[in-house]
Amino acid sequence: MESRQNREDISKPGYHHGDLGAALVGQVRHLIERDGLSDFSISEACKALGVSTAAPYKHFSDKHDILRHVAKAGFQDLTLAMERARDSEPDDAVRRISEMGKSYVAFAARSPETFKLMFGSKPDIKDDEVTKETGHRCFDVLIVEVANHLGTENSADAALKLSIMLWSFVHGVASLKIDKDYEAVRIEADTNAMIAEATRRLLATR
Amino acid sequence: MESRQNREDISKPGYHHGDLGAALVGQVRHLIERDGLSDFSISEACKALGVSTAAPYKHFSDKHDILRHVAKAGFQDLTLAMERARDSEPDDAVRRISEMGKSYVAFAARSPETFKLMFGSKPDIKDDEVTKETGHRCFDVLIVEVANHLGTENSADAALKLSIMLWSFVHGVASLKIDKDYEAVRIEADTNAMIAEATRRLLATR
DNA sequence: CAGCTGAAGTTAGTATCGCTAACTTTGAAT
DNA sequence: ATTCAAAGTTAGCGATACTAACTTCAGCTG
Repeated sequence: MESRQNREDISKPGYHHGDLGAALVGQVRHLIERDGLSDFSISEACKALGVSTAAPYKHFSDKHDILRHVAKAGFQDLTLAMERARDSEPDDAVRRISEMGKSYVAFAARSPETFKLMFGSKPDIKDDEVTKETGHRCFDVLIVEVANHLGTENSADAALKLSIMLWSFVHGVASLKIDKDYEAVRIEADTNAMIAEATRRLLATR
Repeated sequence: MESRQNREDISKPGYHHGDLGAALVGQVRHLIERDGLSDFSISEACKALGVSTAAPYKHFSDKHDILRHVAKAGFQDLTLAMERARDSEPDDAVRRISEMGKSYVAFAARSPETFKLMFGSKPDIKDDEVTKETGHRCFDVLIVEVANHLGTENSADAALKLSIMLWSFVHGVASLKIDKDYEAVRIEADTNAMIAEATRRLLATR
């Protein structure tokens, strides 16, 4: 049996935390969303976890390293959400793509600061093998569906180009939405309807 | 004659700076682009201007206030660039819109950190009358062209919806480009070609 | 032209934060 | 039972945003 506790438990009693690394990533993710990517501090995360401000450096090289792990978790969540969206709409490829777009924006709306961290930070935040691979998988999900929709007579290059366009559009919607830029111009945008419409137009076979 | 210098000159000699407010905004804008929105410091801007770190607070309430002014200048530049793009293509409305999109992305590529500041910060960064008005003018330039293209038989609502879509797309391209997210998925995107193509598709009258 | 005043500087100091160094505790392997 | 490395701790450094209290100086006024 374990002499301490299950290494996953209520985690309070002793000198050692149990799994401070994972706990920190979770707490930082929470604080990022609460205070903003530029205003949160790891000191506060330490306070919340009842640990000294020097403790994190036994698990991570620096603040950036922690954020790298938060970004990784974010990419995993996003990819999962995209795959679920794809699977939820078995009949029509255009609608599948549309739903994937909506779930991309939904993720951004749910975790805006994590989203900004993932896509808006310097490239070294994505400098992790698992992260890169997850990112590629996420984008591939889209390409496959677009190629699927175009049919075999079209080149893979066409599918790639359309995928980039769709991604760009959906990413713009997500960004403008979470940064309240639509509101800044006094617009209320029905993003789901927009995505459905734009997907149709961009994928239209004239 | 002026007892000091022309209040716009080489600006070194005396106790008083000349126009520290404007100089700071310019220097901060430069440092933001050099070091990144999250890494620059106003202390360094002070050093560069040969002034104590307390001096800025005679002109601005806090760091955020300086950034607000940088954002304002950015919006003015962007709006100017958009208007120039519109005027450069007198014949075809679709091409005019296309060119405006390209100049939006070109601005982002030229001043990525300023662009992030303008659109990616909390709304209070745009909390300035001139900024808001400039922003509206910038978006109106687009709406007018879209309405122009659609013709009078179409509702203004259709023009608005299409404008939002076009903006969203172009904003996504700009964001993904300056954050090197295309490269992260091993894509080299010809953004100008993409914009032309997507503009055509989104504006297509089926 | 002497003197006053207020705007725009200064120095000095505080609190917070990221991070390091050197020491301590503790669980687990030998 | 002893040892030892992992994972904590305290103490302290340097940078930063910002404040308070003092100083300089340009321009107005009697």
